Amino acid sequence: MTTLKSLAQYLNLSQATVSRALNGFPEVGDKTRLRVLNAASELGYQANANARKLATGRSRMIGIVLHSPDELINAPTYVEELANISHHLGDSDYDLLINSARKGKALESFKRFVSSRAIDGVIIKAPDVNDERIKYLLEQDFPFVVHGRTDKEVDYAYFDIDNEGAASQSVNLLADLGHKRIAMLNAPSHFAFSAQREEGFKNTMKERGIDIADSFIVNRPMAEEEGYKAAIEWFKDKNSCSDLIPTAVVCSSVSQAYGLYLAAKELGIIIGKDLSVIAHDDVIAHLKTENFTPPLAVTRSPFTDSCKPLADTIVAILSGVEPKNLQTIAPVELVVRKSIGVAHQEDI
Amino acid sequence: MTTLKSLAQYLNLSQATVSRALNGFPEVGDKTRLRVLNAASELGYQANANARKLATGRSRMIGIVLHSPDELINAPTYVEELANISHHLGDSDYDLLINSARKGKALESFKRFVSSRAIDGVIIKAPDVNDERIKYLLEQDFPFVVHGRTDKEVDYAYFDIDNEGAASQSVNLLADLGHKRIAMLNAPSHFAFSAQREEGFKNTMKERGIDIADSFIVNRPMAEEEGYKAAIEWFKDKNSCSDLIPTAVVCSSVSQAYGLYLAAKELGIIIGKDLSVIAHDDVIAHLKTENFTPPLAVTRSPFTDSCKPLADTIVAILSGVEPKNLQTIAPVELVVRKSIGVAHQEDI
DNA sequence: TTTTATTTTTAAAGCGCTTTAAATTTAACA
DNA sequence: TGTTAAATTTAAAGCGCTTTAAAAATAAAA
Repeated sequence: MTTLKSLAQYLNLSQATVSRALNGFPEVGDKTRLRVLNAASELGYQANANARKLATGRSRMIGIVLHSPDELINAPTYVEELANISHHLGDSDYDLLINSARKGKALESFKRFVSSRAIDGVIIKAPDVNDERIKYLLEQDFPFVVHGRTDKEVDYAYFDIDNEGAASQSVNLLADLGHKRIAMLNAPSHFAFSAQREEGFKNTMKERGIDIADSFIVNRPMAEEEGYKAAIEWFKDKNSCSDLIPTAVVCSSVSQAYGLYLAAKELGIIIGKDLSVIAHDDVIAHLKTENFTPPLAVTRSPFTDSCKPLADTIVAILSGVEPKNLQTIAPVELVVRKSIGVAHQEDI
Repeated sequence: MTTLKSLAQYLNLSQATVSRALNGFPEVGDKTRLRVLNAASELGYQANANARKLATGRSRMIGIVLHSPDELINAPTYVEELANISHHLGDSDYDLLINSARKGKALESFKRFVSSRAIDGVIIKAPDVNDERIKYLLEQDFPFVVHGRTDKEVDYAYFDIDNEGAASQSVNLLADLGHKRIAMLNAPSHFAFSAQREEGFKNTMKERGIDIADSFIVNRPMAEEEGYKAAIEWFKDKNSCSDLIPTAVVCSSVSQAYGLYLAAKELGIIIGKDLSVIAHDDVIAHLKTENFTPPLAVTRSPFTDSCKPLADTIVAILSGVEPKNLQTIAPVELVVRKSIGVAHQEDI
């Protein structure tokens, strides 16, 4: 094991000089630097990361917390994101350290994760409306960036999409087509983005003068089965022509919409005609909305678009930029496809 | 910032005693331990991970290398896996450190990753037939476990599935149904698992006395588009009744099979009747083979089944178990579904 | 009570690097 | 050539913890 010390001895130089030469400090003579570099590669010297971390007080690692596996229903979205984030961090010489929330004691393990100084900063995903982790980070003055945000106006750095706008655009589109019985198949309500979408939904419905039946807003995990179940619930009496049967549904995720498609097929409901469906699409590789039958209308904002901004943001914070100046809200694109149609009076 | 030193001063004890008390060493008096524990939580003491890492020489982190994002076509498979591995490692107090391969210099960055001593062990995925990383690790005597294996007989620890058997079972099933023109839509040939599957395929075809046309074995990335393109290639002259048009295809991945389905639909080929399809299924959450139309026959071995074994294996190695004694080959289950039918002479 | 064995605590070294402050060498100028 | 300034190099401290070897305190045995 070649250490700095042994390398220095070998070169008859002090550790200080060798360290500086290796790290590109300017005050090292050219010949000396060359000698050092050569000897280093000759002896296969590789600095001990842990020693460096201790000495510098920085670990060059960014943390990210994953929910416990059983909550990872929505997981596939993550992979590419993790890989991308890790890749972008790599560009600034940071690695990504994954911490798995321990079931039940997620917060506790998060706190340990943060305050062990193993990481220089942390990326928080899918915050809750009232996120304890964020409170803690703020309290500890620990560098972080959030993918999403807990509230409209906050002081920390975040990258979010225009959730309110997404819901709003969806409602407007449907209302323009004459729909009055518009339901929302939303994500669990503890998520901040879920609340934002619901707000956008409600506000716009109000603006358009449309009432919302109580049963029209449901909060469900973002999984196929859940979309299926919610649809069955809504359409179980589909021939009774009730006011409680939606003619259009705004879904929070493509998975839910897919479940809804399955249910519709089973029930003989024709999507795009009997029922209009629009979903928010994070654009994950393996569930392409354009390939749905019929193609699914969506509000679109690729998850992967967040990777570089998130990586860049946490790096910026660590190099001294004020978090308040690092807030981005990415727009959402409305993509109209065949799953949407005009509302018929006689239908359903 | 409470450090061990300040905590010791506060308690009028030596750092050694406090350290031992905190880490559960037996030689600490009961009253002393209690005092220490109380003071620690009172002052919110949290050991500095980097200092500990340096002092102990172990980092309690396991590394994993992701391919660069543009190679991550098959990515969604990973997420759940990462989360699960990370979770299982957590049970033994290890974290998971992700290193993103830098495009072009993957090997070099891998070597740095390993020899920086930032991690105690590493998990290698999808090895190549001739994997340079594994060579390096062996050379350096660095702890690792492989998901997959480079060859039938190796000395290192691995968790693999029976790839040969998977291909073999598929071929036997198709041959039993009278198929003679069986094609293989395999993964890129540099992957070890790809080679293993091809071997199983060829051997079994030979055993069954079936010839393989050159054009029947193709190697493509495991993506939808690639399955689509390969299918188009095979079936472009589907009405010419050539010997070069397969009646059955064994796919290496569900994504490829999905692309093949799309192509078949476009070309008016009825799967399960005109063409039999079977694929290997890693069982990823968002591409359920039972929901294909028709349901896709598969050889099945869930990716997520590998997580606990992989985590446990690397932990075992780090606690002294011989790698050679840590080799697992998981069986593959054959699931027959409607995408498979008997071969008709007149068809296609 | 003294001695010996046992339990508990401490002092100090060391993990391998960075970095400050001081020392040395080299270059520039008078 | 003697000074002063600038460029290089070094000695040494320190990052915050673990761990070895020695010391001190307590308990057991004589």
